[in-house]
Amino acid sequence: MMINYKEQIAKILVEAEIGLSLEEIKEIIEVPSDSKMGDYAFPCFKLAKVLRKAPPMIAKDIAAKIADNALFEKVESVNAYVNMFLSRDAFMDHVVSEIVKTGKNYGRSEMGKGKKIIVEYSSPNIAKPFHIGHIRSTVIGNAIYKIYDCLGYETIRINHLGDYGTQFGKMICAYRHWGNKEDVIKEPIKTLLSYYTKFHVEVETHPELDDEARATFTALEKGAPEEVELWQWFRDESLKEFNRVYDMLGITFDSYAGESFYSDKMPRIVKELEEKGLLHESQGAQIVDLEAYGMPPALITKSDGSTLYLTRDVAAAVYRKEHYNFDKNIYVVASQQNLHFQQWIQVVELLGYEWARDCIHVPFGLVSLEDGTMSTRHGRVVFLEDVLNRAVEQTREIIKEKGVNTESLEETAKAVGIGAVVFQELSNNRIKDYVFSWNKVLNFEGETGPYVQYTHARACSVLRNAGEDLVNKASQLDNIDFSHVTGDAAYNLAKLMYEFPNVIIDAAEKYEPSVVTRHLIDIAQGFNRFYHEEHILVPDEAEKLAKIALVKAARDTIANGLGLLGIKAPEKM
RNA sequence: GCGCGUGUAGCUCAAUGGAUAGAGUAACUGACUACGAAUCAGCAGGUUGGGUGUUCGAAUCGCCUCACGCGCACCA
Repeated sequence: MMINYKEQIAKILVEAEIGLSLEEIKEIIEVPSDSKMGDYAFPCFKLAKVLRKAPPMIAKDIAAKIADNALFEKVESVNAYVNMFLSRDAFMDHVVSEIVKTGKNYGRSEMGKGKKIIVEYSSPNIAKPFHIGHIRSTVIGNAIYKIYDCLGYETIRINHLGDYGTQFGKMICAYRHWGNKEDVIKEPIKTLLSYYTKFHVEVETHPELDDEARATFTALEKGAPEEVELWQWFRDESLKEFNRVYDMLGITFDSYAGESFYSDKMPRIVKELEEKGLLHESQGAQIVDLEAYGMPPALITKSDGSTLYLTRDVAAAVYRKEHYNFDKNIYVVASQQNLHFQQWIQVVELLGYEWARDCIHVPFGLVSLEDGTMSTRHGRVVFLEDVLNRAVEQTREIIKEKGVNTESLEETAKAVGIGAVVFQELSNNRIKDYVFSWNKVLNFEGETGPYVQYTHARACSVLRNAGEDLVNKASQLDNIDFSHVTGDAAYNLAKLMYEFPNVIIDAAEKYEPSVVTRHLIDIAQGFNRFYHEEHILVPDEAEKLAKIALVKAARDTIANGLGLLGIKAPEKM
């Protein structure tokens, strides 16, 4: 088990009788902004009131009390801060050994054991193209799944396909008016999309088309054979195309139960709402009044009696609780739907289900194009598959130019090209909007996926050059003298790797994969700095072994981190 | 109009209420006769949109205000 240094320091401070509890002290201990000031710091401002003494005096006293503890190399007080420097030899020995021992499992934990978590993500609308906007939910959701999985949670991945609603009435109508079977078979989604677009043009001059579409959807909902057959066909063809992209991204799901799956589970909810006296009639529709919660009413059924999106989400949540008995039910869905989620989760709470707040909306910002918001309807879209293909193509060219890894060119080009796109997507806080840019997505220098993958490949290369025997010897950890790797660069790298497991937990609590992404960049930077500052494969064997152990630890940590993001870590690139 | 969100270096973004607000990128400079230059180092770049309050201490919390984005009843 890795030592919890913060906890150790807190215990030392408790023993020093500074007048605070262990928990209080742990809250206050921090990592200084600049590592020159120490590894850990204890600001004494809060103690000033209790002790009625100037903070710098308190800091000085505390520093004197704990300075001779073996954990520290040095303790000094700077103004109101007690700055603590860990003993480097012991730290390097402990941390690097621990990582080398756990290897591919470094960062894993059992904290989620016995808990079940649902992640709903991707959820594209069928018969519509999978465009660059869909990458967000898909890739963020996948990373959140992997992060929770890594923490020992049992996970269920759901692709809540948008496979229902009046839009399919429109689609079927459009197909009947202008459709051609052969065209659809040849290029399903692009063809269906063109029909859909045409529908929206035609409806401007023929408003009766809307009524026809509504009637068609009602027929579909009632199970009319011809409508159902067409719908099923559109659905199958769309999934085939989506799966091509999921394969490229290495993403799979446990369930594709989409909106249509819940169509027969809604009457029960409507009835339950009615029985609990929550349903009111308003302008012909059935609503749940949410004014007391500062929200507009939740529409449960339309005036024609058919149901809505919101009703389906309530039904889906109830179904999932009964079917999976989740501890957390996470929805990775665009921030545009914030209000929608607040509304339906409130409705679930009003139904009296105490698990309502275990349903968590994880929102993310909007992707737009340089010439405006993406619009499938107006044909203003960038296809995700095209983006991935271009990234792979560019990577292929770069690899050929460098000539480092020609034996598995295709595989590597895919890993790096697609990795670049995914990494880019996961590097900012998910709530931020952004404008899609080819330049940015095809840039492989600086804080990018290829940079981290390159660092990994470089570490692999060093280990290859070291030779299998020495790497094995280092992995045994027998009598390795870690005093050879206590330089600033090596020490800084080890500190970053030490934080890795905490970073994963932090990312899980915040539902924020970018926390992992950012930390991976830091580790890669730390490694590259070390690489440049120190010669690794030196003649002296003792020194060489310690350095090989450090490199191996870095290699494994980076590989594990990339794995959490759903990105491959090739050994050569 | 109301609600939610965002605003930090030229650009893209970081920063558990703590020390001198950090990276990348673009511009410029330097390092491949050490293990991979998709790398590293240096230089420069800031009134954290504006105002005000709380606090020993605010990019961070409260209030006001401005700009932008999203949402606000029969689409999802």
